[in-house]
Amino acid sequence: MGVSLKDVAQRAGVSIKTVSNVVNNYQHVTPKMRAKVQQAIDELGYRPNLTARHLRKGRTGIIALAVPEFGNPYFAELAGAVVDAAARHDYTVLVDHTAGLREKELLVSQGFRSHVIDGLILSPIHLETEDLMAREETAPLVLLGEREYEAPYDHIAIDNVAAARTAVRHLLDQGHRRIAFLGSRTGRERQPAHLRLRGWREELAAAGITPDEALVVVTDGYGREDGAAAMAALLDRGERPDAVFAYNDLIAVGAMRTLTERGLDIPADVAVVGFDDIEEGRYGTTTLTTISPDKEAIARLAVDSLVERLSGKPVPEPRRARPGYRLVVRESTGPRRTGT
Amino acid sequence: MGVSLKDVAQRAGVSIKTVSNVVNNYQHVTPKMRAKVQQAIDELGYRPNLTARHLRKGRTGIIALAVPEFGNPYFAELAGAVVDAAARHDYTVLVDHTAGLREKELLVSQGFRSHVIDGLILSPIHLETEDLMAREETAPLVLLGEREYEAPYDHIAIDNVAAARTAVRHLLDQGHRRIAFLGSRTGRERQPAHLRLRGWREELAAAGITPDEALVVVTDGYGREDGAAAMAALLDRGERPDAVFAYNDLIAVGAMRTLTERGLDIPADVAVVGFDDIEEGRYGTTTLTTISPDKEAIARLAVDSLVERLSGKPVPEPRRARPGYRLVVRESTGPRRTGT
DNA sequence: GTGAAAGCGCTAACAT
DNA sequence: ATGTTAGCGCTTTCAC
Repeated sequence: MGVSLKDVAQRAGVSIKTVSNVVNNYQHVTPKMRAKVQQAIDELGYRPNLTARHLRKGRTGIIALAVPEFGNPYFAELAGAVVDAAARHDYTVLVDHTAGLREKELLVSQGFRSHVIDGLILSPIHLETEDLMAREETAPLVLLGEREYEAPYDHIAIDNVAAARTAVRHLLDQGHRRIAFLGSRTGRERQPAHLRLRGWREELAAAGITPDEALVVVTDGYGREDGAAAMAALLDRGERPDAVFAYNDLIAVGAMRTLTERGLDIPADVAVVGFDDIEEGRYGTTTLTTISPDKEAIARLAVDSLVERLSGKPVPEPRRARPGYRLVVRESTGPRRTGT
Repeated sequence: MGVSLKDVAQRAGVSIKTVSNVVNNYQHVTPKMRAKVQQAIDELGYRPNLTARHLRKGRTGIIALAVPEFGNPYFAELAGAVVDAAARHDYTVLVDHTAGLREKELLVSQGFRSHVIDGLILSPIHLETEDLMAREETAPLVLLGEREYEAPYDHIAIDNVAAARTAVRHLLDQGHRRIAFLGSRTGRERQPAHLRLRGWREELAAAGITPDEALVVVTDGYGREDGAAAMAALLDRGERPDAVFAYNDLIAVGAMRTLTERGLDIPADVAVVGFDDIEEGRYGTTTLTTISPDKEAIARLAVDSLVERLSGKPVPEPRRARPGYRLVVRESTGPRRTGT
């Protein structure tokens, strides 16, 4: 197949070790020697075999990122940021998706393909603390996202409760009182959308409003269609909120579609706030007010944490990093802007 | 570190080869032996080291997919399909993005990290035939997308000219005559958006309309903001098309945003057709008519081609596969306003 | 400063 | 049907 160290050594008339030294930029090589070897390398078009190197060193230079769905732009955008962050540490990213299936999440966390990857960044939806505690795989794992765990792993997530409260606060400030929450999901044990729902409850309560559970809509998933269906279900059962806080932007987009179909004006009749700040929300007929997590920071923190553990340095405590976020106000809650 | 074949062999009191036989499902192993070995495997939690296997067999079971941007939902959705298609062949996908940079495309095609991957699926924007001809890397390469090459590589792409003509035909059928094209890009040598633009020209000509080059707008990129800017530029220079055919859905979405801001109604004032059928287009206030390439087919054909070449079977000719597509008519197109 | 040789975990001949 | 051994390409002692 390819050109090996041995071939280069033969060509240059030196030992393998010397070539290796040159390739790895070892300090103590005479310039003359280095030049000779480099010439042989160039002539033969030698490139180191990473597989062999990895076998020898026990690491692959690949980290895995597992997210629920690429179809969700939030994760797509996040994946891009992770790839870039990893590249800065000379790591390659292997991207996987779990389809939001607990089975798949388990498989991935248990070390599916573990010999190919040095570490894993996982954004779980259904995984429970027990699953994590039962994990036998030794490759470092960094968790991403809203779920909270009592397991000893690094966890990178914005303060979801506070962020949700910020969103609801904004709605309250605009004078809205009947604020619905779209995208609750009843998991077997806990609710994945737990924290954002809690933020909704807390902020309403803080404003002296009793959270109306009739305004909480459970969805099957976190996509546009789920948002559209949820909004339709809410309206169909006779509830007419004056504002909607959606679990994420996709649900918000779906909800807006339903509102438009029903002839309701956004934000005059119903204001909408999303979560994620996907680019899509900046371009609709009505642009979307949303919570914007700092995706670059999330990606960077996740990769940095992983790389640090990979470096072998003893990292004492599982760390909980809290990247920033901000409320981005757009047309779906503000004064509507039309060309007329 | 991990548990090796040797450890299992020792534990089970057999030779390494026997364990290897069990792991690889070799036929001639007595059930008794198999059970004994399997038990040792389970007890020790043995999992084969893929790196070592690769070093030995010369393949990794990993293929790379390089697309311009994850931020473009078309590629994100496609990536998901590729991951699934690859999984059916027991291949893992390593996803990379080129940021639409020629440098990065070159790097990837030249075998960046090539020792880790068995083959590559690349969706180039700027790469030229010469670049491909100069490629020294031997790992199989499958090309995706609109660009056409004279290089000896498999190429999977829908018939872009025909698809574009279908889109323009649709607009013509609705009575539109001043049809703009958004998203042309002047590459140094060829135009990436060449084929779709050609479809636009051909179909107009076939309808007896002289293509008005003043209605062709060059963009910097292929994103929403580029579409918004292109539409604004067109209107600002006094051109008022009655329909727009966008290079892709993102540009279409951006264009629609600008139209809305200018108080123009879609489709009454200006009809819009996109290309890609990203899910986003199905949920806007005005849903988007678009060309829908069969992404599953594209992914499947690409992976199948690659896997076939990887299998070692002599595949005679570079194949040009033409997956299907269809026109999906939604709200952004309608009959031309007859009033005024 | 450079060379020789062992070994990472696995598979594929070859032996038994 | 099962065991023995060489070697994939590299890094890493340990000599020299």
